[in-house]
Amino acid sequence: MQLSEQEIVRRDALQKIRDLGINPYPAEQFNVTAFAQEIKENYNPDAEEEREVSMAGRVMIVRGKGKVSFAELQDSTGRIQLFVKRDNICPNEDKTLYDEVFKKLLDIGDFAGVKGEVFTTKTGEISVRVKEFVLLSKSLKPLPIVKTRVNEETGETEVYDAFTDPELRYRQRYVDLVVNPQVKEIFIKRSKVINSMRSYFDEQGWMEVETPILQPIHGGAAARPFQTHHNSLDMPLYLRIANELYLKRLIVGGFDGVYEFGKMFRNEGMDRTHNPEFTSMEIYVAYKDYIWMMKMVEECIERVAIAVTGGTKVMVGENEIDFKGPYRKLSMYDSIKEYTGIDVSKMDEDALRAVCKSLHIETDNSMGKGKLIDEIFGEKVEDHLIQPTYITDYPIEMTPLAKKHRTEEGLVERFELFVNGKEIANAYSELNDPIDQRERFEDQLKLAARGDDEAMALDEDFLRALEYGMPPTSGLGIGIDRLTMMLTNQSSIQEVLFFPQMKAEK
RNA sequence: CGGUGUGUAGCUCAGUUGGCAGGUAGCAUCCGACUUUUAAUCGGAGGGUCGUAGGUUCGAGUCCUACCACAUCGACCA
Repeated sequence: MQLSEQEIVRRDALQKIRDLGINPYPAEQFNVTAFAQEIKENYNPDAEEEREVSMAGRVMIVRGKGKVSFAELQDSTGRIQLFVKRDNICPNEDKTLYDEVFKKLLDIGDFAGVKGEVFTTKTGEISVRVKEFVLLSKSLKPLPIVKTRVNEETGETEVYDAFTDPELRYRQRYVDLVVNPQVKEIFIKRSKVINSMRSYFDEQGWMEVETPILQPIHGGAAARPFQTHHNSLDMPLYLRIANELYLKRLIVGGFDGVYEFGKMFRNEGMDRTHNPEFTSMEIYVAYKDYIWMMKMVEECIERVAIAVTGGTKVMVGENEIDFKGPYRKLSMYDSIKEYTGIDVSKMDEDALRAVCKSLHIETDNSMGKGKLIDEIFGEKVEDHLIQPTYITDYPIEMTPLAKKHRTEEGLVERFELFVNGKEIANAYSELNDPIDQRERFEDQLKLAARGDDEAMALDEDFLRALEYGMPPTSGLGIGIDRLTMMLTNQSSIQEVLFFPQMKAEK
């Protein structure tokens, strides 16, 4: 391994620390009683006694190298300044800890534990007057040093030497998280998205479940799967592209409401909105329909938005989105009529193909009626749906798992929620008629025969479950990554995944 | 898969019509000074196979070709 100059320096320092009889990687726990952010928030300048604190983190900056130094310690909550005076940490004759360990052998990025009192310096910065200093873990690689300064004229924080190269940031996310606090914030918000949604569901009495990731038949969605092989069973298995069919089996089994947060895997293109593995939340509630589900989604999303951002209004790109319900509802046919002026509701396949041509939308022979309508919608309508909007009542051909519409011939009871021109939720009144479901699967097989390589496979065991009887049920899927992108105003999925998929490092 | 762009020190970046790679690089590093600093400062020093491999040329960071990685816009794809 080729070491850089700075890495050699740090390894030398490591050895010198050992030579001084100090363990650079001590085993004992270090008792932490305070955190940077909380210390600053709770500081009382009028208190009679200074607060004693014990804290730990990375040393990120050291200023001054005389007999007094100022350092910044970064813990999980932020940074706080340390006031390190030689005579404070070395009260006796032996000044080795300050002169050698602190001044010469300590590097940026090292973990240290400190004990001392909270006070304010002459310049007014809340700091810790260090009395005890202990090295907790030596860092052997130099971190990128990001410096910030508050511009006194504008009041804005200026960042110098930012660590911004996306490749380095994604490949070495641990470094990104250390030096870019705003990155950490995104992931904290992601966690809040999931937790607030989970607690909402739990309050309704629905149960979180887990279903197989390795599936013998990849059902529940239209997508190309990853295939693997089980050695002792000697059979192919697929990484799930959806968990829908398993969750419905659980409704058959008698649960009133089941939900799962989980990774899905699709062997398809990657771009700023697609990662090969992504997180979805699916929920199924018995005895409900898609109209009920719209209310539930509004309530849920509004609550998530408040939990994550503190309010219902969120800036997404240049648009201010208000997640407060109720949301606008528009049928798919009406939406196409509104944005193209064309009524496609009574058209057959040939007429639809002609419409596509007139709108300059490319088509091919594998596209059925449903797919053609979907193309028109995707090209002409989707981008206009900025504020949360339910698009309802989809053509039956596109949706083999949804129940036929209660009044409209040729449609199913389905809605998708669009925000800022992007779909973030998809829901149905679930198809529970086993004979109808079998016919729909068979229609999918016909589409597959026409060359639609993402048509759904027929799942006999799922049909058997439906034949035992499934109550009327409404189901919903939400793409957690995309919802998080919106609520954190990120345009790339890689910014909301800790470890986005990348090519192998060379 | 295609178009466009980027790749120079640990990090962030200059680098002209091809002429010794930055004594105008900054941070970081090393040596020294400094007992209230905050992008700390001051004095000195070191650090590079210019993404990789070829080619053109007396001479390539710079021009050409291929490849690799990333970004971006399309295609495909939820």
